[in-house]
Amino acid sequence: TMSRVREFDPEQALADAMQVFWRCGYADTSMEDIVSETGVSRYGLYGTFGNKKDLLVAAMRHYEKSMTELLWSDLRKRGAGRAEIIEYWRSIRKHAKDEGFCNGCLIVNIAVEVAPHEPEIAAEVQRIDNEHAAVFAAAIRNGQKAGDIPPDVDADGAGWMLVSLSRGLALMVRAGAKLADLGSAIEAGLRILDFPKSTG
Amino acid sequence: TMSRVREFDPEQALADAMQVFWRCGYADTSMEDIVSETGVSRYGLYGTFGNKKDLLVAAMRHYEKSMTELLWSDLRKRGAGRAEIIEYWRSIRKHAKDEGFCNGCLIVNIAVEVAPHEPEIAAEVQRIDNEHAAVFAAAIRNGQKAGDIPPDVDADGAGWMLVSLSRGLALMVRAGAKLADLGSAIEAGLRILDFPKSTG
DNA sequence: TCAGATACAGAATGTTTATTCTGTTTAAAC
DNA sequence: GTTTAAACAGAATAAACATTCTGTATCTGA
Repeated sequence: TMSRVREFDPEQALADAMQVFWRCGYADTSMEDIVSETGVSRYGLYGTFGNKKDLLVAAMRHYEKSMTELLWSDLRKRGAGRAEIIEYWRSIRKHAKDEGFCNGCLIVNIAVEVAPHEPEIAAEVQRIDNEHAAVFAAAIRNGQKAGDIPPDVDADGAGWMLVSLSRGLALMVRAGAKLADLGSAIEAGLRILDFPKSTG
Repeated sequence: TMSRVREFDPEQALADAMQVFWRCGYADTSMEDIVSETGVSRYGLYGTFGNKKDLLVAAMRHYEKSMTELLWSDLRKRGAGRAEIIEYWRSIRKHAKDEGFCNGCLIVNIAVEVAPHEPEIAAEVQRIDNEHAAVFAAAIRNGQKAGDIPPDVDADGAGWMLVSLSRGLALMVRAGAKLADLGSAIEAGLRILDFPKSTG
């Protein structure tokens, strides 16, 4: 028998919980905060998601999924190249004012706060970093094949540089910087894709 | 009358406390941890440094001072240019295995964990970011004047890019990456200082 | 030597918090 | 309608922790 039916939507609850972790971090988020933000009882949270750490991992997965859809879908397509890299950064700047973006990047925040004590979460963070670097590197290689990125650029190094730039910007935004003020840093980073002007 | 004399060295205690905050962050460091790591009693800590937050601020100042001496002294000299920028990054890589460097950067860690709820600390972080970007930008302008950095580079943008790169790398190191594996990212970032090879 | 101020060790306090428990409500199955 | 498994609200539990308090030890100054 199915008995009493659940009153909340687990997907929505997870999305709400993710927002709290994103905004407040792990230690400064109490289960009580999540109860009041989601409207779900302790019983519902523990029964559905396990304990606080399990809920964090679920929130990270949810974050990654939604961000991939929002920002990475074109860049991950087979054959993505120079245009898709540039479009990615344009898209970042376009979404800079969306809800939550002033909190930086959930993965970055958790990497700093939790990863050093939790090998499982450190592994998750490294997996994501590696994947992002590989996506950039693949697009750079495609651009080199297509002839619109200089062939002497080290695709892997440039990929890691772009990931690092992204992480660094997220960090500074969380500390209160405005991404609009950091646009010139993105321009500078993207110079690596450009052919030199002739040095008349 | 001067009465009983203090048994610990405040400078050493601060250095030890800084190491704990660097390694464990703010929330995961208890005053008890600091007592056992420094060997100083609660009484001594509270009497000398005030409360936990005050101690954190003191530790951040201590960190900034020692890092400035270790890594930034040449780059901050009037007239520093291309060579000093490159030397800065060489120095970073040289110190990658020093004690503590696997914890990333204390300022970065605190920026993520504490700055969003503590305007005073956010301001401190932004001040440091601004200063570092300005130092890089000044050196780039000097290099352009000296003729060993391309004149069409946006010095401010490139300065922010280099700061962001540094922050991003610190982050990934804290999450467990080896800086040695990220050397190619530094090379890629430094390409912005180079004149193009002739595109025969 | 004595007085007094201050350092020290560790107990005490009060708060916060993750997690579990209890009694009650709900709705599906019979 | 009755049964019953599961959901709910909120109390209870137990641990961690920042900070303060207490009693004792130690050094300076006279």
